[in-house]
Amino acid sequence: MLKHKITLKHIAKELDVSISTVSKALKNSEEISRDTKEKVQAFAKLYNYKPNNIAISLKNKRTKNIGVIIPDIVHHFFTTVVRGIENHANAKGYNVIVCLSDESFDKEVINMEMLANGSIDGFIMSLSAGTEKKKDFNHLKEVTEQGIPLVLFDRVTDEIKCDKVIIDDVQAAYIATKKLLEEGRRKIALLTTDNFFSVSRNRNKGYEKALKDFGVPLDESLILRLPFMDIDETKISQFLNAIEPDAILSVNEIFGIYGMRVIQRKGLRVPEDISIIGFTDGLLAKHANPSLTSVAQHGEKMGEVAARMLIDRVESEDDEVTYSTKILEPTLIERDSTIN
Amino acid sequence: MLKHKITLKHIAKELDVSISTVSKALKNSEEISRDTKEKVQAFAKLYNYKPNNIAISLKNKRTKNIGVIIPDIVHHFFTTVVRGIENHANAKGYNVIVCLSDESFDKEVINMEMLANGSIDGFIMSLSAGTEKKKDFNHLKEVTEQGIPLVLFDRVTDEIKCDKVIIDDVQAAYIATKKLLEEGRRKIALLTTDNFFSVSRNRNKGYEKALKDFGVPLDESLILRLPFMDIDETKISQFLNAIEPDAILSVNEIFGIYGMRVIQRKGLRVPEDISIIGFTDGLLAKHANPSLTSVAQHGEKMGEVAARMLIDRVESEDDEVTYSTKILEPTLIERDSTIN
DNA sequence: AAAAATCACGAAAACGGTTTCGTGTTGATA
DNA sequence: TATCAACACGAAACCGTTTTCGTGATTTTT
Repeated sequence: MLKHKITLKHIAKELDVSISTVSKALKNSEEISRDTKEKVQAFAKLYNYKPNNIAISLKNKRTKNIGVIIPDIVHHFFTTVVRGIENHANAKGYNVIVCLSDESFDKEVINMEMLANGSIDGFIMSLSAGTEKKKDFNHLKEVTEQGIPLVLFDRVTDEIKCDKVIIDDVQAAYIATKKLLEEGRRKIALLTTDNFFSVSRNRNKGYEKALKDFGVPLDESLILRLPFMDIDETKISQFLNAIEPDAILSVNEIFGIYGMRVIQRKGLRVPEDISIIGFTDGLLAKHANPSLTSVAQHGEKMGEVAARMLIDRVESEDDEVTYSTKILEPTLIERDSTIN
Repeated sequence: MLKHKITLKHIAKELDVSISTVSKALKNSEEISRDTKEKVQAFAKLYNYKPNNIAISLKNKRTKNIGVIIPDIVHHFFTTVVRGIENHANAKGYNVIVCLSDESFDKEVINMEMLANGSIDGFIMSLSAGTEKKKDFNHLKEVTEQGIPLVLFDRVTDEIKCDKVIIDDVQAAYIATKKLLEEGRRKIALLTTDNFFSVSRNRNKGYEKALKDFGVPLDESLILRLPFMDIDETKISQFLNAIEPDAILSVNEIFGIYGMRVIQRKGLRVPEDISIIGFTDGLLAKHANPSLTSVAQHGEKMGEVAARMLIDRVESEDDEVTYSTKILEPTLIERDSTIN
């Protein structure tokens, strides 16, 4: 009952020709006579012959697989990026191997090594928290030195020379802060994460820059830095109760949602009393009550761009050594947690 | 600068031994003398030799890759399943190739065919809406007839003989409905999707069964069937305004959230006036206001179980023809949209 | 000292393709 | 009729491993 996969060898034996003839016939080679070609092709179709991908990969030294390593998959932003990557990769005939680093340096290294030994033609990845903290990028260096193309997105590092795609996080925080300032807000709390994330640092910069441009002095006591894992709502609550801001900028979605809750429990109204803006335009922001004004990071677009950059490099003959960094423009999605 | 990947052949030439000797030495074969083994192993370590996965795959006819085809990745449930699969697969040394069918029959077929030609050792998948609608499962049949192991999860079909893992959707809807009935609710609206989904049919069954057990007559006008794509809030609004239920059971998370919104806009209180229960215990449910009581589908667990079933089958010598269906118990997560 | 056993290694086939380079057969040309 | 293309196909190498089998050299046994 078990139909065994048919190979060139089987066809060759059955039709009493050589393997080379079969191979050429299936590729419609000029070398082969019409008769033989038709015979072979008919037979192949009948038995539903499909070449073995592994054999082809071994021969071509090309797998048509791209490796994607992300910190977490249960996360709206990364999920949209994967979708973008898939879209473009599939259209180009590539498969996507997804690995999760789980924010761990070790897992990131293990996954890279697993894939680097021939399984994939190139990597697309976003650094794990562990890696950003440890600042150890040797695994990336090794991979690029082996000539395996690498595209970093969102959580990137200057230490590695490769293609990158990011959003302009400084600008993103800038436009968000500016929006709040233009509403007349002056006591803008910043809910951010530990500083080892490149994105957080940049967002903090944008926040400071906007304040400066509006002549509002930077008040460090308005900034709350939280570990980005296991979020602690009580800390946010204490902080907000203590400083009594008139606006909140959160570097992610979840802190923003928690902030909104805390505010509402205090009996204050959003956005009448306090405006709130978050990052990452995900489901929570869209369905919060009131819906949360957010900075969209265009994850799907980012994934598409990353995939395009990677595949272009994989398929380009000459290995240029000029890498580029594509910077996507952030967009402010205005909803009901700010005043229009 | 570009360090080319080192192969057995290189080592053999450099050390002036044969390829076979190198291969055996690296595997610590008894056949090889201590001297030679040490020499080879030292050299291999020095040049960081790692065997080529593709070559090994070709030889072993085992790729250590598993193919996962899901309808959508920007979806909390599927995302948790993928995480569960990854966890177990990685622990077992397998990589996960994720493909998105995008709810389309055609894409599902294309993806399966791409992967079926040697790229993977087995499939884990959940049927696309298109496939469930079309009821065409030939691509699955072909794959299983070729002897490629297949595990179906959540959206499954009786047409295909293979391993499956699902939650007991009848039971899930039953306990949810029972909870509402026990609160004294009698006019329970059911927000569901088109009937072609196996899960929806089962959830509807559970709803009806609970009503029957409590002696509440089934009222078809309390059931709203919506296309599960592009959700239409106004339809939900009209429906709820028309029937004025005292409770809502939604077969997914999003309908539940929309229902809550509609209710709240009418000035009714949740759960005092109307109780609501949803399916899929995702972020929205957890962060809704009030938080939404939900039936947890245990996606991560489901992924783990599916991966375990698949890998067990891949690695088992004898190809038994007895398939099993694992049924996971649903859990009701009681939150603030119902009365405790 | 001859026979047997052990040791340490290499040759070669195999996995399933692609591709280069012959080569025997035809038909056309001189 | 001898020469030469063109034609249609096959042999073999190759991609990077693993693994079986064979073999020359040494050591052990009788």
